[in-house]
Amino acid sequence: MADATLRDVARASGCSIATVSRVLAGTRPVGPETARRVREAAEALGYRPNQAARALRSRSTGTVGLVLPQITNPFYPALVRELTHALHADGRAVLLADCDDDPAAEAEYIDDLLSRRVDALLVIPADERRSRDAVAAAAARVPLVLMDRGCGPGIADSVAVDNAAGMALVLGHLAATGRRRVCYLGADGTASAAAERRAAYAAGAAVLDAGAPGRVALGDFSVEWGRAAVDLVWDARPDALVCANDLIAVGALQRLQQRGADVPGDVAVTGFDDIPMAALAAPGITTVRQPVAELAAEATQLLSRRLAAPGSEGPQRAIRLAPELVVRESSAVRGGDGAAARSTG
Amino acid sequence: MADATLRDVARASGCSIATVSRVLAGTRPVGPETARRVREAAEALGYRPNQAARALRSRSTGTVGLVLPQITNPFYPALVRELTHALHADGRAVLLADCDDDPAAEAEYIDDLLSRRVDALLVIPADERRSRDAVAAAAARVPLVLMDRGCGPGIADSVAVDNAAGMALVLGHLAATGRRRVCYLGADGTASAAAERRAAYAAGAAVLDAGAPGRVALGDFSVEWGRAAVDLVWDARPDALVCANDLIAVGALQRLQQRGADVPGDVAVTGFDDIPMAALAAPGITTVRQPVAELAAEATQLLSRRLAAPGSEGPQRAIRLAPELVVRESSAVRGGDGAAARSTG
DNA sequence: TGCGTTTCGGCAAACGTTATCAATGGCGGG
DNA sequence: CCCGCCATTGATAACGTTTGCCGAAACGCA
Repeated sequence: MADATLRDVARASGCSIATVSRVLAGTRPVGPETARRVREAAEALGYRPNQAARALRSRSTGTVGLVLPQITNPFYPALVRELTHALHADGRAVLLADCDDDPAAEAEYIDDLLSRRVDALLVIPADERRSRDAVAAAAARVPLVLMDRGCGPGIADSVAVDNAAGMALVLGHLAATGRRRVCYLGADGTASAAAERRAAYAAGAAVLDAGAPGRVALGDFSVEWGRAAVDLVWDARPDALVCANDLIAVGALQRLQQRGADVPGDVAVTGFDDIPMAALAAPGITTVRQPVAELAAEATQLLSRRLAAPGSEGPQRAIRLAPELVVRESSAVRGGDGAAARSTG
Repeated sequence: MADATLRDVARASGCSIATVSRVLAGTRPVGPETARRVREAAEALGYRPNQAARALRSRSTGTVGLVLPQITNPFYPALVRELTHALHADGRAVLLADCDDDPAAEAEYIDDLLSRRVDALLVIPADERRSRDAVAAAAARVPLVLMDRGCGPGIADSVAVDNAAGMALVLGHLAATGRRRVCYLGADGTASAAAERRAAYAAGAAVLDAGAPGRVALGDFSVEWGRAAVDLVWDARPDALVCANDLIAVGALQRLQQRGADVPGDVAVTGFDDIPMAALAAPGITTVRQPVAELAAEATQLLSRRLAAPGSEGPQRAIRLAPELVVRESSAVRGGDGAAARSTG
């Protein structure tokens, strides 16, 4: 049995296609009796509007493309979850593309999504520089919101956590709990998260410990780098390691424990993002929690606004949301009981 | 500048819409000179076919719906990654729906995806029983492949890991390394993964330790349950805890360490799935690695086959792939050096 | 009763593509 | 030299929806 169409419903309810369409879409008032008949017929036939036809006619697919660099990066699943929920709540569906950290693949996916006539795009760019052209071209065609990482200035609306504020929280916490010899295990990419956290650390560390700047080691956002980086700063005898994200922190923690260092007794460790693993490490890792649900809400709101306006009206917006410090055992006060301040499922 | 259409390309190349369509789709031979002109014009105008129109006309959207219970479950991101890559390689796009473990939401999403005219569905059912109706109804309309968890017999094609084989690998390994008092920390749901692993453990444990069956504690697939479950089987003085998945194993490991037990010295711990966290726990958790890429490949192949055939031809297939045992420190031989057999990024 | 105004319903034209059918021209076989 | 066939190409009808426009009926008011 083929799908029921407006035609079928019209025939069954004894009125015209146009009327059926109006009843179901509610675009224009329709007589109560007719409306009832139409609704009954639609129900009886199990009518489901054909979104392809609707898209063709109304030039809107009700679909948003979500392009991300690596779904296996443990920070993204939570973000994807919130984004899909927020978009579905708006009646939109999500086309997912994972570009495997490859800007070329990313460009291809963006192209494909555009050809599929997505109403808008949410992009977490794979590379600050090399993603730029494709993203800019796409932004010229549909509303586009950059998330998490930037992509050069003036490209599109963007939503991200306030990395500087987060880093300040960490440094403040460490200073308040008596840590004095802080080192930074960061990432050296041009990605905005890497750059901003790096800069914020530099700024904050100067204040914290003006005379003796903590050592800084830069690599990438991985557990392996976290392990390796510990050795690079070891000679500085740090009493705290500030890591640019939780993966680095996990690696650092492992290496510290291998070396027989006591965490947090000898050295505190902090991360960034609050991925699930941060809560589950032993000791739990103090970190900066990104307001994932709020980030998603802001992003979808931004999209809705652009979609509501006819042209790409209004100035570009760069939204930064304040993160929250989550204190766990890895930065407990020396001699303290080390109980988790909070724990996450 | 609006998107170029076939009309525009036709006008620019001085031939008819039909010819342009034929050149670009390659459906029928076309003169070499005309073809060249058409291709040049298309290139010059930046023509991209409108997939909505194509879908309307050809009754195929080139789109596959992927419905999963919880993207934040750390086992799924890797699967999603492989699935999207495999499908994109086939020229299909992926509509993602995360139903948050709620069968009602799942049914709604499936409905929405069908109304969006997905060519096929990939579903990881949220609940063995309560997902059944919606899945069966969907399977009657489009090719549908169940993944990871079953959904009652005879509903649709399915692809999953061979849970029994995996559990047998674990039990064999534990037996070979001298573990004698094994306990099972499992999940009691009707989900096939839970049921099959439970059954396989029961079968294997009977052989392993006929006289004194290991204790069994059943809860859900969570870290919290893993922590709690340890206390329930503690009195049995186990020298090995077989966990139904890695999350349980992580929780168990934490609780064991809290209790001061030496892992693997006093008690071995094993998991299932090989999520990233299993490799990163300290000690690394011995587990059963699901062949994620192969699962994805089989699933997409199954879909392609169904999509190629006109009706839903051919018998239903239930594919089970053999998993691989990954031995890490958590089950090292007592007195052994405890080095990881392998480690994962 | 006549007329402006509202309300409701239908007709038909798009949207951009694919697929069917007919028309054109060239060419070889009879 | 004519007929018919193949190779190309063009015109055109769908696909299922939304929507502008128009007619008809109903209603309010003087």
